[in-house]
Amino acid sequence: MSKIINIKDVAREAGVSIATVSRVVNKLSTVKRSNKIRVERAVKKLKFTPNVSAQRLAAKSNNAIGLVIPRYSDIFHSFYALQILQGIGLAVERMKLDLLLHITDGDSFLNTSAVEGVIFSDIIGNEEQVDNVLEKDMPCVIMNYLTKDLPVSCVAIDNFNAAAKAVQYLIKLGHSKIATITGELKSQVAIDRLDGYLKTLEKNKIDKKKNYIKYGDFGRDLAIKATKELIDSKTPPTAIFAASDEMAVGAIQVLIENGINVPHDVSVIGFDDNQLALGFSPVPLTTMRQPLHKMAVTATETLYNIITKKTKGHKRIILPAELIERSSCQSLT
Amino acid sequence: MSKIINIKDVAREAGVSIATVSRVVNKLSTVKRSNKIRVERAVKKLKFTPNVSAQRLAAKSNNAIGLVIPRYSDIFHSFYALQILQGIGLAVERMKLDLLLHITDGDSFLNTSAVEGVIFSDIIGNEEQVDNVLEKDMPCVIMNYLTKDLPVSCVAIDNFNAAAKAVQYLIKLGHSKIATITGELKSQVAIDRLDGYLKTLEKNKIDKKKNYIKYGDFGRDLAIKATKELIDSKTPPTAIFAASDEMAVGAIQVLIENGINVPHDVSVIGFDDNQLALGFSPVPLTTMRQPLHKMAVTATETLYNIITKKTKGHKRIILPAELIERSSCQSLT
DNA sequence: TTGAAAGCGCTAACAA
DNA sequence: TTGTTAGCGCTTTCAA
Repeated sequence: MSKIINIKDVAREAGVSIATVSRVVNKLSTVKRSNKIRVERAVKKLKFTPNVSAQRLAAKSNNAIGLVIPRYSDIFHSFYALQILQGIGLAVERMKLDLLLHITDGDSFLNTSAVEGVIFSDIIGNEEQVDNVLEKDMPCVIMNYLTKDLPVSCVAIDNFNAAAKAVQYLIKLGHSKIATITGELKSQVAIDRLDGYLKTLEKNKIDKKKNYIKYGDFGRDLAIKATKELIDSKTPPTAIFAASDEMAVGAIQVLIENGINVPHDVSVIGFDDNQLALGFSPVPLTTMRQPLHKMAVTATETLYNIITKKTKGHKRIILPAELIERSSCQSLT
Repeated sequence: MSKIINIKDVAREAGVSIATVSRVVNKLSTVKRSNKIRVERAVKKLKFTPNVSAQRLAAKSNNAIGLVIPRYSDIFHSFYALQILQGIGLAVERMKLDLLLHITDGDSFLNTSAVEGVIFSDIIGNEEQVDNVLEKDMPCVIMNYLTKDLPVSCVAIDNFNAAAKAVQYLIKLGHSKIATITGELKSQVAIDRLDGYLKTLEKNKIDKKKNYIKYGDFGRDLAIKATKELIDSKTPPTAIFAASDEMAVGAIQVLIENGINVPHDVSVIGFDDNQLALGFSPVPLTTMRQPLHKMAVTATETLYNIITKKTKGHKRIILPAELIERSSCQSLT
């Protein structure tokens, strides 16, 4: 690494003090124009980049945030993780923050002294780490999980209302024989979606039939099995609300294989607007789009506001999902 | 952030000097057992975590590496990016390195003073940044791109031989009417795979038919179009080598829709072993598995060796892909 | 085996 | 508007 040039070198080259160089570098306006230009020229000439460690140490602020991601491997979370990553990556760049990524099974901890705050892309498997961060009074926001008990900021999708909206849409189309394939019910997300389904049927005085509720895990396999069962039942549903697009696509494939037309015979609505799954759908999928990108950006901004003290206490932000009408649903004729 | 305790606090608590605390923290063996224990107890009691910025500044090494990822959104790269991320995330954890993530369109630069080396997950769109890093003599490794002209380490998949192996496999099954659907030929990856296909036909003295070469872009849409053309030609192929699993799955779907049995009538082999696409395949897909995870780990280790001077100069590491036989290929009967 | 002390490169009072 | 200087928290000589 040739010769690392530092602020002194620049000061010498520009013929000013290091304080002036520091001021120019940090864009403090109290520098005479001519000096500013001299410094800038020297910086360019010497290719000076400030040593962040020194900056952080001196300024007692390190301008970096951490992102903790569980090491998932399943498809649903692949899409999720990627969207989150892109959103946060973008936000972080705009805010001139460094992003320290920590992918973990919950066994290892993020180096908290290297960051000013941390975002948990999910709480699952990281409860201990969240406690750890909270204990240090370190700014923190949790994504996609609404804690009741922890004094911490959260940003999440409104899964309950989104599911309700999806089911209401099906009802509006004239359906009443509406089945659902749930997500992994260990996750709050899946519970909320099932809840939205249930409450909406109730609200519309539609009988909740036990065998219209099939338990899935966001993935295709269980969805395929569930759909087969649905088809084989005495009173097959005319509409299916799947808690993920992947499951919706799986369901549609089974339906079609069995000579059942989508949406003519059965309407199917998904959840996520998962580009990864969408492409494989034989019929353009109607779905509830999650504002994943927005959630990521919001989380980053929220964290930033906490760090910079613009926000006191903690916030819970709930983002609405949006109905994307394509052609896998149709009114009952 | 309550009261941040530092090395002095620990020294006072343990009744030793800060130098001794530092030694214990850094596991230097020149500390008397009893003192070591006292320090460790103090560290635990006060929940001391060293300030990384200070460590880095003092030790002139920051124990962090950067990862630059282009902001892709297409599916092929989603899978790719995720695998890379997981692999590097794991490796980095094992090596006790911090990972600074920088997602970019090529417009913004990674903060190089915060890291000791950088990995480029792909060179596309980041040529300028690579130059920048190289200019500073900063350790660097590029993934999945073999530069001829840059003095830099690379880790890549052996796309040429992998493609050759795939085609050879088809030939061994008795096929000679073998078509290919290429990837986006702007990428070296796609070119190498096409090349492997071509050279293998040549080697086996099989005529290369122009209309057996269909130009795709790794994505489904073009693959679907290509497959339709293939079906409609006067002499439809009996086997298709697709440069990505996504395209292979698209091809199989078209084939089946047209009443063509896979693998009975037409064999299809993919590339990637992309879990995201595999699930949607009507027939378990035979494919060339890329050791993406291994590539990521290797890249990290290679970078680490350069940083720690274990490796001089630059290396080019080429990883073999592996044939995964499932049931989308069958011998010609 | 230990401690004192000199930096690491920078920021931010403070004084000029 | 500028420069001087005292740290930031740690590592690492050097001497004891």
